[in-house]
Amino acid sequence: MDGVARRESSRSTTEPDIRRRARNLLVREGQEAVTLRAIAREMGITAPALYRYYSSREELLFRLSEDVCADLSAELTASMRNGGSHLDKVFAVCRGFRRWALEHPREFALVFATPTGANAGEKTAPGERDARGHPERHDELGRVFLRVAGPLMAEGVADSPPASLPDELRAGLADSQRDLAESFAAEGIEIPREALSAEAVYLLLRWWARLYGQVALEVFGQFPFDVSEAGRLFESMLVELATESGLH
Amino acid sequence: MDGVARRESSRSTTEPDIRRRARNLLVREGQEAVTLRAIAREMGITAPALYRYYSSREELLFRLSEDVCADLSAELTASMRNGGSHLDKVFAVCRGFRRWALEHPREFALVFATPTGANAGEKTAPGERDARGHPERHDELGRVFLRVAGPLMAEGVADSPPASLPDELRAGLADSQRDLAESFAAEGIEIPREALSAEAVYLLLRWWARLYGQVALEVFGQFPFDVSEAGRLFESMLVELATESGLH
DNA sequence: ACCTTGAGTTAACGGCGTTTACCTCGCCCA
DNA sequence: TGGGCGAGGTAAACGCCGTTAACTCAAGGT
Repeated sequence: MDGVARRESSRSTTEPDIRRRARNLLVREGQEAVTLRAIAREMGITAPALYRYYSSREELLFRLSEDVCADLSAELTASMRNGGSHLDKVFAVCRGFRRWALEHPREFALVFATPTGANAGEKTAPGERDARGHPERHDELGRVFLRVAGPLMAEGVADSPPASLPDELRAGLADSQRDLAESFAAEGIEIPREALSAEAVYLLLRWWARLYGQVALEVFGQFPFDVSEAGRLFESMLVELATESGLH
Repeated sequence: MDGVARRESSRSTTEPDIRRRARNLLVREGQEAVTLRAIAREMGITAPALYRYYSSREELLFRLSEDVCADLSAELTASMRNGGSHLDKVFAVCRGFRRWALEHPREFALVFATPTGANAGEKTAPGERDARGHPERHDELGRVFLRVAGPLMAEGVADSPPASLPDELRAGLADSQRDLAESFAAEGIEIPREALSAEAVYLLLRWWARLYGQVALEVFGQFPFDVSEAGRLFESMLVELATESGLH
């Protein structure tokens, strides 16, 4: 409104402010309430001013989802800190992910259940191209998972059931093995070569699929009957997964 | 426009027409493109006329999601028809669900990944109250799953690993057992009483959690690295699940 | 002193959901 | 025969929305 008071607070303070307000709207009222006009209104500014910072609402939402990922990463990293064995850390990260998702369902929906890439149709995201979700978009979040997955793979591959990997898959997983090896290398995480077996990759995929799946199920309320027992069900899944992975 | 030509096509033909157009928009351009004005435009009608049929856009979307469920149910029922053993049918339904979801990502997102009930905030859905997803909203879809799950439970419980059910869960699953028993009774599906054990309920939950989870993962493109192998991964999950369920 | 630049403004366009008031048929009943 | 009436449509308007274009105006460098 004033214009003078605003001027001295330059880009470096205004831009985080925008994100903060946008984030609040997202948390309180969901993605579709994150409106340029609403943000501007809360800041005592007019909507077109926001175009000095973002080229479109879509880009703002994209940046917002990056912020969300960063926060989630920090939270997961923190939750991983105290825990003796590798398995403890893995469990901590999984539980942290579930807790965060249940506490922030709208952020979860934005980041993990917004049709993206091929399935979304239309053009690619503003940041880069965006074929798959993980590495481009989540980035440091991916790093967190890698950091916890590395030791898991190193340890877990030791005595996982040998028959667990169907033959057709072993060949197809080769690309993923290479991708994963590169990611580990890029993060400076050292993994013994034999730990990057197709079995280990398969293991990792199962962890993520079940973790994501159960959490999404819960967040979107798609459990059949009631499920006050969702928490215990989740714990049971973790134990199962650990057992199947040959972890103790 | 005319008003006379339209009159003779009464409610019984106009209303399905609305749904058809809405459905087309949903499929082609996604949920947010399902606009009262766009539908009206395609029908050569003005937007307020649609309020003779639905009290709000939200209600229209709700009805639409019911239609989607009905179609999915029909498709799954059909895919189940030819298949000898119970396991064959279960596999057929699971594969059918995955195929449908990948072919209709926007419908999937509307029905299975729209934050609903407690997590959505605000008021309840227009149809009824809507605490949990399955029975109220999906209804006949629930029936399809029940029909395929019944024999599975009857057969599968025979020799599932005895230690698979954590003790804390057995108690908590009692409510779900009762719910499930009622649902089976309501559908006229006869299930031996011992097949409705806590173990069997736990089994069922795991099937649904992994099926939903893996499909959602794929639809939303949240697989890490590439995953051209998603199909084989899915098959592998089915086999795993069947083995764990003691099915042959 | 002057000009550039960047953060913000106002005004406007078109699209959206929704409400209100109105019209206008076809139908049933006195 | 005619008059009410309700169902299905209309036009106009309100207040949102994203986005664009043309502007203001202070800060800062030359």
